[in-house]
Amino acid sequence: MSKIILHIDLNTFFVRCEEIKNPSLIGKPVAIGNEGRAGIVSTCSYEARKYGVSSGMPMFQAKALCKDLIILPPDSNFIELLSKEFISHIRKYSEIIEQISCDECYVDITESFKKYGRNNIYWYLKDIQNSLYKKTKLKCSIGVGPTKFLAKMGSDYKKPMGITIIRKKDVKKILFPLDVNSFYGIGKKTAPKLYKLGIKTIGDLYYKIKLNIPEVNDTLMESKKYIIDCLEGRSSDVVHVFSDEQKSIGTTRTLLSDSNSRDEIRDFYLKEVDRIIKDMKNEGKLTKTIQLTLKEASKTGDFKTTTYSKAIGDYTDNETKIKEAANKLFESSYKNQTIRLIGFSVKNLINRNEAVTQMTFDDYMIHEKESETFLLINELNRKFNKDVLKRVSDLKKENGN
DNA sequence: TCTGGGGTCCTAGGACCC
DNA sequence: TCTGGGGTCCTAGGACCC
Repeated sequence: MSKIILHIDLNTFFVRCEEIKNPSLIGKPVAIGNEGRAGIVSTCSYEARKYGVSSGMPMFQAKALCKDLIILPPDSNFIELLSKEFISHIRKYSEIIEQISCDECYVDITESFKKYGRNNIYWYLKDIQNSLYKKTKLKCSIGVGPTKFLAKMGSDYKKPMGITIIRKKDVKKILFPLDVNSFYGIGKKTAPKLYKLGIKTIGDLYYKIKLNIPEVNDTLMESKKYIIDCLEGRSSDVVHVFSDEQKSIGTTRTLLSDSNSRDEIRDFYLKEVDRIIKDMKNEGKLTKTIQLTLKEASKTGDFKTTTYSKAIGDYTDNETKIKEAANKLFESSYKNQTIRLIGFSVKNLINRNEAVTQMTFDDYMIHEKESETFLLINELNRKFNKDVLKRVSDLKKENGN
């Protein structure tokens, strides 16, 4: 018995957040993103898309395409707020939700749809869509299928406010005609290679893999089986309720201008280090590995990015220790190149409360110094010591010395 | 003047341990 | 003199997604 998996995707979510705050923006070309030297379009309204503006496009290009473009920075607080409302609304329909990002999630409605007691799933989904809109003014597209992959492809198929059902038997009709680059997992590196092999559509991809052509095998390597499984409806249908723990926290920032001043770059970097350590502490995490990212400036536009990582011993959130390691890593990695962007991240994270036994004694002491547990233990120790001393002196008395 | 910033997952070689 | 093989960690790089 196959499951019923949904993928729900909020349409132009960041733009929608602005429209909700300020309805006069509705119907106008709006792009969300920063206008700085390296700003790009994060997302844009459908009106802006009519001019050729698209996500990922440099802001200067977007402005050139649409001179009336309204550019707004993302309002992260409001985005977070609405994202929470989105998820809590969906939770009314099923508790089995896997949040993928602020604006999309997978939902397993196999059981809850049974309870709904009607046969036509379309109306059930329409109800989710309409009620979400009524409650939050957010628009979404919903994809439905027996696997997460098919649901995801479905939500992408029709926007905005689309509902697309892709059962195994619908794959040929719905997905096969699509461009191969719309296959979730095939991006801008692999797609051109496939085009060269005469593979234009997802259907081409399926049949050429089945024909076992050596060139296709070489290009796709181990992904072949995964692709076939996806298209034959055998890929994962497990919606992970307990979203896996975060694996890394990091940042990368473009310098105000390209620089080869060691001091200037270091200062910029150490500020990022501070911020990430703070974020990490707020999240209650400890790290074991730090990473430095350097992007070299380039006149031709093919920026070279290099990462340097370093294990720093035991899991820790000790600021001094991490900062020292971060500084050391910078000094050993930076070779006076001209730098465009620099980043810092902490990886190999674990939760502090799960980690007490894995912390070194020093870390533990630093962390516990002000905590109630520490004070309590101290108090007990004092009492214990007093008791011990008393017992010792009693014994001495008993033995006559 | 001009191409972000947050992530995840996978691979692969070398070191090291048993 | 012969020179294994499994497991794990560390590090770097790459592809992809939103």
